Amino acid sequence: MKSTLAQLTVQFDQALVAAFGPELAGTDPMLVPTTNPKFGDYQANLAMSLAKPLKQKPRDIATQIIENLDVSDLCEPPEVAGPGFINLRLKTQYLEDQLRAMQADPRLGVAPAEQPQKVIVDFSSPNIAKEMHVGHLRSTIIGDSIARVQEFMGHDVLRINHVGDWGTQFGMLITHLKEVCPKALEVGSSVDIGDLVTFYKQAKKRFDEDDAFKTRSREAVVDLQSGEDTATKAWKALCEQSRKAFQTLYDRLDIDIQERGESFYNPLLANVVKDLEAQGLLVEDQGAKVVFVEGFTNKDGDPQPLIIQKTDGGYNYATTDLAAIRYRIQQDGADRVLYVVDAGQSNHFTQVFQVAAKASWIPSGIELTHVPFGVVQGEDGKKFKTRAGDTVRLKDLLDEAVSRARADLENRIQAEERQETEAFIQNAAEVVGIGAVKYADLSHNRTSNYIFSFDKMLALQGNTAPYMLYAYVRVQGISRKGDIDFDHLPAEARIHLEDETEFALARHLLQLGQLVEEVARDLYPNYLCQYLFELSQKFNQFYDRCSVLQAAEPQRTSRLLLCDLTAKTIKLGLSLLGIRVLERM
RNA sequence: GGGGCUGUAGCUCAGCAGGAUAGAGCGGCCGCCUCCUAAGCGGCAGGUCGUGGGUUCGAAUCCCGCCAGCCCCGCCA
Repeated sequence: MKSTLAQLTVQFDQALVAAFGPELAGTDPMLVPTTNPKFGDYQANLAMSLAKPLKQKPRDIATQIIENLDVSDLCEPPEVAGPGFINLRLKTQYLEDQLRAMQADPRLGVAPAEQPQKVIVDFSSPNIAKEMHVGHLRSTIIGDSIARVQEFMGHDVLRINHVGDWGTQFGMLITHLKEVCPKALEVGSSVDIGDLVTFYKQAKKRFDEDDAFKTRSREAVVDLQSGEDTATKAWKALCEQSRKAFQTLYDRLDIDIQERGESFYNPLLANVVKDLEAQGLLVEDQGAKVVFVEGFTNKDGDPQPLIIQKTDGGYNYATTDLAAIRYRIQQDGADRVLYVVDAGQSNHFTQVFQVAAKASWIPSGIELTHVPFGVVQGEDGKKFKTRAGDTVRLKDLLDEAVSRARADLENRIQAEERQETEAFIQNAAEVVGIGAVKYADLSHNRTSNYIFSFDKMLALQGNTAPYMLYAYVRVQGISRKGDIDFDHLPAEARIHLEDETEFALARHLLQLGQLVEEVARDLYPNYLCQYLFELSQKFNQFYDRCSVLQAAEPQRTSRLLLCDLTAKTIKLGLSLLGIRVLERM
């Protein structure tokens, strides 16, 4: 299924050459969907921009293009409008053919990438020994969606969880563990360390208040770094405990991710330093080994360094990130590495990428991209906290979304005097609640800060997960009511567009391929949300105006096909966002 | 001091590889269920696109200055 845009582009190219000569070959026809349905389906904006080079009036240029343009298979006769827009209206027959092709395609007409790449998506990245909290929400949800889109496009995707499993904070944790829970260090032990947040706070309290504890903690850091047995066991026990807690949340969120934490790169750090030194990039400054980066100055206006090795010989996260870049390119064979990390780290990534580039560690054609996102704020516009002022745990956040979804559902069931099983209610509340949290996040442009509101995300109307799910459920309702098996409609059945709302719905459905490609390229899941919202709106308008089951044949079957195609599109779209659908709600 | 992000309707936000009268949802007001779930649909009201310049046939969108908010910047990650 060749995209409409691609076909039109070819025709415009030929028309330009025929009208104005071969030097115009390859000119961008500036084809975009129209801003208003009354202008048709697509508009070409190039005539205005050609006015100066061709020294002619834009409308005259547009007329000459049209005279040489052969799009009669696809479009009604093109029209020149306004200052020189060329408006194209797709033929009904063409739309119907495209819909048929889309129906027959399990990918719904979305072409896979021509050149599949190895894509690494680095996301989520919680810290060991700390609980996942609202701060991990966006990276986890956005990262998963980006990975899903890349996978759908046919890329070989490696989802990496760059967990914080190394660093000086482990000194106090190990020391505290050894003292309060020595059993955890025994062979084959599977002792539950308990609530890790409490554990972390206790350790931190002792570290801040008890000098002897602080000294033992510093020694434990050295032990850990040198591979000493007890310290290593304690570290592993802590990691294992965290891992279990993380996995529970990933399972609930339906997220697949592979752990490869900071400690993984420890054996590679010395070589990073060595290679930077060999290339003469490393400079000793105030006892630390640094690389000076361009485009940044410190408060005194002097060049700013990126610390590679600390005065005490230790490494920090810039070093780890550099080692990770080398490993991902050399060992994993990555073509594209996407770092789904908050916008606050943009300086860090700019600097690290700059150093890697200077060291020639990034072969041409390899793309390293920081995919930034804004912070989650409460409805007061400040950092999102509980009423008591604590960090919001991810588990609590999900629980609350689900319990609110459940309350809404139970009210509705009661109002409608329906009878539903506990299993039905439980499942529907979970899908709606989790879906709402994900959708609310993904539907905002990720670069802005995001104001978190349970009320808004769970609202039954507007650009929310429940609205999308409801549109899907409506289609399933038709199939139940009419005892329709969408997979076994007559093979020769076709969609015939008649009502205005059918045309609007069909045109929107056919934009899917173009849209998904944009999301895969630009990494903005909110484009997809916007698409699905508009699709659901157009479906609801159609549903409101056109009865399906009561229509006479062949209109009835045509409308059933349109419903089914809409539902499949919503399901696919939501799946790329990591959101499940329901048959009833 | 440097770097980054953000500023669009009362609120929450789209739109920003320039394009025809700036969009949506919520909230407000007015309509629509003998009919597939009204968790829906239609309509009305509401905007100096922070601000001042510039580029352009055309700027919310690109460039520069300014204002406001948030974030990051040498031995934490």
